[in-house]
Amino acid sequence: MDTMELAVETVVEPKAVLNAADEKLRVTQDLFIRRWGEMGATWGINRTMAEIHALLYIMGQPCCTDDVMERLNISRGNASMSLRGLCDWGIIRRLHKRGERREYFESLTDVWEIFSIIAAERKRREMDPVLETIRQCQVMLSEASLGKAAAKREEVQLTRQRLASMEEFMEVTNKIFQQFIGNAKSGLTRVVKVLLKAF
Amino acid sequence: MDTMELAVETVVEPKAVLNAADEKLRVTQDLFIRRWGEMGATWGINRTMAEIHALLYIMGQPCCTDDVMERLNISRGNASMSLRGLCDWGIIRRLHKRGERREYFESLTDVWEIFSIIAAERKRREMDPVLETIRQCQVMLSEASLGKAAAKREEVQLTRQRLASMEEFMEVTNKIFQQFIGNAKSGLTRVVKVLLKAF
DNA sequence: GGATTGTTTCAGTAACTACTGAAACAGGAG
DNA sequence: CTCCTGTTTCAGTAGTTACTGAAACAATCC
Repeated sequence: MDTMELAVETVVEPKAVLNAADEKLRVTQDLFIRRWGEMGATWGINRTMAEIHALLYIMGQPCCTDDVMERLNISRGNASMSLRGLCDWGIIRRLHKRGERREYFESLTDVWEIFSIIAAERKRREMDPVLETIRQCQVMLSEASLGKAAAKREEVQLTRQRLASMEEFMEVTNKIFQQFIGNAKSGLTRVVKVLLKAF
Repeated sequence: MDTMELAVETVVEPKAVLNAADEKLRVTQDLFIRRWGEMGATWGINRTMAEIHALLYIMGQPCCTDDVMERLNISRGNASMSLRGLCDWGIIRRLHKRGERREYFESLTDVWEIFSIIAAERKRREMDPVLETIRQCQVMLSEASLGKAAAKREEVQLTRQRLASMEEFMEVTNKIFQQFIGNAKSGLTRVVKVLLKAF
């Protein structure tokens, strides 16, 4: 115990410095991972999945299930399910190493690509159905459905108007998403430059 | 029972037509409200709060707590808490009617305004802290913190690079949000027009 | 003052989501 | 075939969030 403390305090050889650096690197990664997990949780991806992704992203090198379990202190079952989930999303990839039995996983490296995948999926899952429903509502309040007299009532007209505003909004937002999705990689930076120049 | 059925099937006076239209209007509103609630749930606002907001938006007229309770079949406590929550967000408003005891609530009517409020809040709550953390991570891996030799190691350099990509991404996204927030109301449509023309 | 009408709070509970650990499964290697 | 190494599934449970109903509170009227 004493000897260890002594070593830490007095030996200032390169090796000790590097070990200290390794420690700091690990702490930094943990900080990043934790915050990323918290953000994920408020974004519909659950905390653990987000943390695993953050881990793979920040490590930059393939990890196996046990690496993930150990680093994040989670069970084998949880790790397995979450890794599969991330593969399904398409933001990490399975990786077979030649001559190795166990499977490795690695994150996509291009941040723009990662987020464009997520954006596409969320648009599909969450925005498209709403847009669909609004259109359906408009049909239900149309002349064809209600008859001329009823459709002309102020109450109905106003409701249709409100639905229309919402529809317009969703359509515009959808287009922004589409830009986001379609121009991933380098292209998006251009989108923003255009945007910023215009105002 | 028989008489009622008879009435519905045979009386085709204006009044009956209007009642049928009322019914359809109600069904349409309910559809919209339900879908909106589902979307809210995946967006961090809970289902009930989103439903209440949808109700007030689509009704277009002030409702009191009892109206909300009755229409959505929720308890008084829930209605009270959720309405307060929506007021805190700022997307609905309390409304005192002269000479009336009870309080009414109405939704903002401008969709752009509604979403710009939500966007601003989410940016503040979810994106800003992440950006903050990434910057903190960069500091922790800087030369000043690690020493020159350690900071030069490939592993550290690569980590810093990955953090930098993420930081750039978040900054750009932040700017898009800022445009969204700053140009709410009529302005946003212009943003999109510019965006679409540029591609 | 008490009665009336409406609002807020909150303890208890229902409903749901995420996680564990163990068992079942898969596919080489000997 | 059995043994070994690694993966997937899943029943049970811990932890979390949302909701209710009742009680406390507030404001106005008589």
